[in-house]
Amino acid sequence: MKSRIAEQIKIAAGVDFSQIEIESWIEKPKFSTMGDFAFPCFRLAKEFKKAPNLIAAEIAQTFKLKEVERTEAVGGYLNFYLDLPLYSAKVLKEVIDKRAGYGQKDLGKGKSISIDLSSPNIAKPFSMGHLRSTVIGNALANVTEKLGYKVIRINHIGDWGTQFGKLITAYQKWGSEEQVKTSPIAELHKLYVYFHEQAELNPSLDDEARVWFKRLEDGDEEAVRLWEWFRKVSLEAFSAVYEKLNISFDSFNGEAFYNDKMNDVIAMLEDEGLIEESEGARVVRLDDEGLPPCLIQKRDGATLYATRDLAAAFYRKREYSFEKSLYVVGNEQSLHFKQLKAILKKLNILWAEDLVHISFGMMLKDGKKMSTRKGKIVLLEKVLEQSTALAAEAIEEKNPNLKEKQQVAEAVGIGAIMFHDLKVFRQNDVHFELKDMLRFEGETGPYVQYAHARACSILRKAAVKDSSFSNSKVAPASFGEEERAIVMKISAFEEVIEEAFAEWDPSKIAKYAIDLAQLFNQYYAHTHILNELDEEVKAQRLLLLESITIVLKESLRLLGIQAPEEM
RNA sequence: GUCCCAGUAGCUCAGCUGGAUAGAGCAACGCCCUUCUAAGGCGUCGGUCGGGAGUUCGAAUCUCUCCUGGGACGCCA
Repeated sequence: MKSRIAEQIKIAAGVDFSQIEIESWIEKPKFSTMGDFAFPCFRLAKEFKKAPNLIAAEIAQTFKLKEVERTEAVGGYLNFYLDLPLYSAKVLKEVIDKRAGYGQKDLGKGKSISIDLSSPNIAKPFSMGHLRSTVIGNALANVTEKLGYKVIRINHIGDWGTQFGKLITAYQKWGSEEQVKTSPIAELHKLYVYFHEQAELNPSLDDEARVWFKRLEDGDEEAVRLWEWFRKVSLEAFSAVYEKLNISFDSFNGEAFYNDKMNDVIAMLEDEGLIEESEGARVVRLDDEGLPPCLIQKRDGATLYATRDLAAAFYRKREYSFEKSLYVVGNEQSLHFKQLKAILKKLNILWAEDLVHISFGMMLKDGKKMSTRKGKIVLLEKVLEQSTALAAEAIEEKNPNLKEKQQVAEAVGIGAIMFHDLKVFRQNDVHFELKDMLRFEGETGPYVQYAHARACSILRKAAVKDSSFSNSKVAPASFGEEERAIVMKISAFEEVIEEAFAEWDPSKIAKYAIDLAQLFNQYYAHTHILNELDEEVKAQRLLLLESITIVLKESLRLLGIQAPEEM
């Protein structure tokens, strides 16, 4: 619609600006009394050497478009009022016809984007901190797919590194096989924390750990056996969490996967003469990029995170020939990714620019970073359990006859947690506040789910009494201001998806879902639908409701959240 | 010390590719279940947009500077 208005403005005003440029200036007025779209004429003032309000009035004179009922020039703005029935019919028909496909595009047809997300460290429990990467990455993946890209979800498991040296050391000193078998994650975490406590008193433990990791890299039998065991039990525990979150991956190739691919990278760096000795270690200097040197190999020859990530970047390019390679990783690692790209650039890799670090703020507790080492973490599983239990309570209280109570409780409880993490701009730090996460009222996931369920419920009842409502030929002549806001919101869906994609920002979708849910709640709170006597008007309202359910459900799906039809 | 991110209502956040009267939610207080699930709706209260300077017809939004908080800065990931 915007583009059609822009086209007409261009003709009416006779300006040099491109249609696309004009379109980008068109905005949504702050208040609905000011129309459905507005064009600020201030920028044209210089061009025409005329006051903006005169320009607006002049364009209004010649502007003509079927869907635009009238225009109004106010204070330098040209406001457009759409022909609501005509426009509504067009929008709603599109939603009903396309259903879940509404808002879909083929922008990325034939192209693929790989997304590195979640990537928990083995031997550490899945904490609230990992949730952000998982949930943000998954939502971005869904949005990217919606726009036609092939998406590869990669869970770059942290299954290698010095931490395993620490874990092996700790296990051999203080661990018990039995305890690890009964509750693996908790026990491994306990050992990890204990190791750090002891290492503070006795730094030689760190040396022991380094030796163990080197032995692991060299294929020591005992080290490998323990590593494999730790890895296996950890992955099993993680997959239970992913199942709850309803998130799946295309690849679990973690850091260890690149063990045999690092020599090539190191050789490449050597060939280009980029590697230097420094304090016994081998580094790539990045002074000309204004970055500190990047460590490639430790004094003992063992590799580092950066080495493995370089190998991974090459592997992914070969394997997936990505157009973009996203890393959904906390912003505390931004230096690492800058170094990664800088090294690739030094190697004259053209696609270095296609690596994108989708950074996000951290989960803070009492204003501070949560530390795995000190055991100050909150387990995601515990939070999910609590929130599901609370949802179950709410169902018992509010809708005790509901079928499939358990499924709905999970959808609502887990949806609440996921939504809480998604609705805020990713770059912001999140303050861990359990009572906020477990809230089901206000701007929350359950609020959106509830609106969806209510609309579904009305449609369900209508279908029993009258099955002709979904006749999409109905032209909504009865629509007024109440419906206008909803139709406009629905029609903005595609734009919101594109914005979320362009800015890698799923919170746009979450906010959109809240807005639409809010509009619907306001609407049906004082507009009768089933009791409407005029059958035609009733059918038009039902049509609107059906469109709302489709768009709400699809919004939630993009966020990775379920939309129960009853709750 | 250097670099990165952030600072908007008591709290959590929108708004930031400059534009019309700075918006929600939570908390507090007051209304609304004999019409479609009250996980809801309506209303009241609440703001020097961290401070200062600059650019502009016009700044929460752009530039500079200072302040505050968080993070990163070689053998962790």
